Amino acid sequence: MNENLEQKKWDKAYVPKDVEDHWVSSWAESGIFNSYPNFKKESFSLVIPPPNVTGALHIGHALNNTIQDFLARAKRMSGKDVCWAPGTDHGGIATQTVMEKILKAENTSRGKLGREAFTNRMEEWTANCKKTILGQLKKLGCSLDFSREAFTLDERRKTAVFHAFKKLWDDDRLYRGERLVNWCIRCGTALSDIEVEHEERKGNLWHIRYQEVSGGAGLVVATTRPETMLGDTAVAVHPDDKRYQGLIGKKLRLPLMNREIPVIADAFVDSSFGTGAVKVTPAHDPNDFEMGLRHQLSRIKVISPVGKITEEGGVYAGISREEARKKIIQDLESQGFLEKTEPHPHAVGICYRCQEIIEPLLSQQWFVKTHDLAVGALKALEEGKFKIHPHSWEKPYWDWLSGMNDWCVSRQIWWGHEIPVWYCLKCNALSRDVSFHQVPNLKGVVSREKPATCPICGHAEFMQDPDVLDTWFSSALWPFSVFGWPEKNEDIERYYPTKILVTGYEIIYLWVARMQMMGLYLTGTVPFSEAFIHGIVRDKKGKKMSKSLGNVVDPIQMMEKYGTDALRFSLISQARPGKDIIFSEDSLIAGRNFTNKLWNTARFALMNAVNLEKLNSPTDSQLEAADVWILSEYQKALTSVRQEIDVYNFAGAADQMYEFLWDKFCDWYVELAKLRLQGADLEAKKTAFTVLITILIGVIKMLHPLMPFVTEEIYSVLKNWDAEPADYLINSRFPLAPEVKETEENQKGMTALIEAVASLRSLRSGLGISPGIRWQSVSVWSKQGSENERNFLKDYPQYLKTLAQCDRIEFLEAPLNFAAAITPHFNLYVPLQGHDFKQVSERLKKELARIESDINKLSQKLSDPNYISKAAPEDVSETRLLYEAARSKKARLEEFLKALS
RNA sequence: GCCCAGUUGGCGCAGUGGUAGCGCGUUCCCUUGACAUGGGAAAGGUCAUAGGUUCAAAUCCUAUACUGGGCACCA
Repeated sequence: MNENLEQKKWDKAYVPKDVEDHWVSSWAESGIFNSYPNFKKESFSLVIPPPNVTGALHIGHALNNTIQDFLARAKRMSGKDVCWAPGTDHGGIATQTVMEKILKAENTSRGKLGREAFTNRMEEWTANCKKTILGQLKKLGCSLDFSREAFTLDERRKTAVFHAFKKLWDDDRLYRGERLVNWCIRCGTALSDIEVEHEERKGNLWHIRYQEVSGGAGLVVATTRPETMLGDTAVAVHPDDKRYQGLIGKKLRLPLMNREIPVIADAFVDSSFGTGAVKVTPAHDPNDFEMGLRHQLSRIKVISPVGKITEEGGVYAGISREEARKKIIQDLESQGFLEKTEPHPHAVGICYRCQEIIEPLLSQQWFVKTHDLAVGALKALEEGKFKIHPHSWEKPYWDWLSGMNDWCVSRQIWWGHEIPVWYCLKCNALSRDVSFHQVPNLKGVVSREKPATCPICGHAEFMQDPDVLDTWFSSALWPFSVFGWPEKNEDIERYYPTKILVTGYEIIYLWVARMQMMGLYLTGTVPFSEAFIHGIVRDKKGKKMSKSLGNVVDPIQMMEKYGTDALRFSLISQARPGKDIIFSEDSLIAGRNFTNKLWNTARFALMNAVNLEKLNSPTDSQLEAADVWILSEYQKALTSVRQEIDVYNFAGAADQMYEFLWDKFCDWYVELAKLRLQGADLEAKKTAFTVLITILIGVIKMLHPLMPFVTEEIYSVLKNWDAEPADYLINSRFPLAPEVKETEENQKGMTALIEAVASLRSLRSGLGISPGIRWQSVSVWSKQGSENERNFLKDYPQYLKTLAQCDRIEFLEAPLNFAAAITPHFNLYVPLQGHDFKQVSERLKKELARIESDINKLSQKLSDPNYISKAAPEDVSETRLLYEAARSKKARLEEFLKALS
């Protein structure tokens, strides 16, 4: 056994644990992932989608980062100046919500702690999460430049956020105003439109009669939210609705409240829905709000930010919106106003973080004017400066940007970037206990620190805006804030704009679109020219993974069970552009097996290593058929892998690598190389080993982006043989295709050999002959036109002997009257005495049936004059060849069957 | 409601006009020194349905069904 093997204690099976731990720390210590601007190379930079600091990484993160690492390593090995910047996101509402749950379990709350103590607690806790997450990224093998670690809420990023805010303010693209916002009662904050999800819920359509003040019958309105009637200020009907013509302009008496409200005509109303009459509550419904503006209706707020009925709600004041609904229906019924109740499933808005039903509420909030920013982003897409893979996401992206509303960026939470606006208490006549979100027209000063004096009145008492910015505001700056923007530094110059963003489709609008808008606005360029959108990882049944369903998969557990490389392989080989991944543990088995196969290939190479001073490439005359064949296959594999990577088809690249290593290199080449490696001819042994080790080293480099650990481990032993040894694989070069020209004769010979071997193996199995028993001899007769193939077998009889396990090969001048195995080029005869031919003959009859149906199809095709005249000539001649081959095979099969019977 | 994607052997997926492939699983044979996380053999699909274009369709077109997703929501 080779001494390398002994030193390394190469187990028969690859054991990932120790190997991975070793390389994780070795890579970290060596600093090989760090990037230093190198203007001589082409830059390739990307920024990590920063995970939220809410806990640990899930399998989706594993997918996202494996793809990025694959790219980063592959590009670095192709000579690019790669920078992959890491970091985490403070995560605003999401993170605060998690902390609030923790506090609740401790019997306290953020209210009890107060803002400062709460924020401190958050910082302490999120620091831990950050550590966990970064540790997990390292464990996953990510070649991130950890010296650049950033956090969306650290000092450098705070500077970026302030500058962005200031510029928006100076350019008059920010405003504070009263709007109907999406309010989450549980989170106690406003949300932007895209943070609201819609979900079908069971509900009712209640029909309520509103009588005329004059005593007339009035009309019946239909509503799904009866509790909002307390705030009704009108009833609307369609202007053309004949049923209600007489009522337009009349006054109705609002039941329970006794308020007089007008009947208005508005084209928004759909006459065919419900009763055709709509109650209008401008303070609690977006459409009603719009109607209220058109008809100058007053806005009566009847639901408070905590979800209770306000003082405006008369006798219902103080009770929750749910209770109010029950009570109001009871009262309407008992007072005879409720005409009908029908079941009516409808979509309700829910908070994307806590699933609580959204309440549209009026309040003072900060908005970014998005129209111009969106136009910029649309233009970039139109001009091809920004591309999305797969392309099919471009249309939804376009549509969303085209129709977006202003972006509500203020959040009534404590965890986030504080809004850098200060209000002079004197100028604004503010007191500190004011209900801030109801106060309009505040005059503010934008400043990072508390201003010394008020520029207007010179007063020195200020109150900072109590809100924080939407977490996506800082995320939108990420591709440049990571590099220190608004500083002008070398990193920005070199690595910005970034090349590609890899992310899932669930945040195309929340994040991708906003980065494009802000990037273009603030830096004048797209922040990344391409986005690669991958799918989400689902469970075995295709369900989204979620903690509440209990179907989440912990990537770390998977890594420990099967190895990190197996997980990476499994994820990548399923990452088809635009497709979700159905995850099951079975898929990791293939990855583990593949890792092991590679491991054992290397183990085999080491066991058969030849002591060589230097690894010279063998001369053409030293190479034999198998060498030329495998070098040529290797060349093809490298080319396809490169192509697949270039079009971001990572799964395709993984397929190609798998196929080459396993189905070509191991199954055929290694078996043939054994003849020389384990033979007596030292020169031949050297040649075979040279080819073997050259390709193996190339394969290891090719596979490194996919499976960094096992390849690095193997390389650490094999690199002595590498012509261009590197300290680590990431610093080596992605292999270049060897210059080998395989002759057509050689290619055909190998194909014929493989066919012959398969055919003999099939025969062996059909006869029930144990794989351990060798044939005494195989006699080969070649059909006409197969001289090349016959000569190939003659030149390399050892190939067929070793692969088909036979001791002697004879070449016949004429066919015998029975055959044993039939291939397109040969009849192969073996001694069949003492074997049960029945099974063989059954099998061959099946084969005959198959070939007859082939012949039918082919002859039908060839007898069609249209086909002959219209199809491509190469295709026709190809078909003719197939037809001839099939006929020949049929004839030979029939002969054999006749001899058997 | 509008839009997009998908529908291929038991499961997960390749395959964009010229005789249907892969992985996992299944059945049978085999522990001969790289690997049983292995080797060999085999079974298993009229490529959702109906039309159309074409000499030729899993592949292009149309419609339908189902699944998933995006957007917008009618109170």
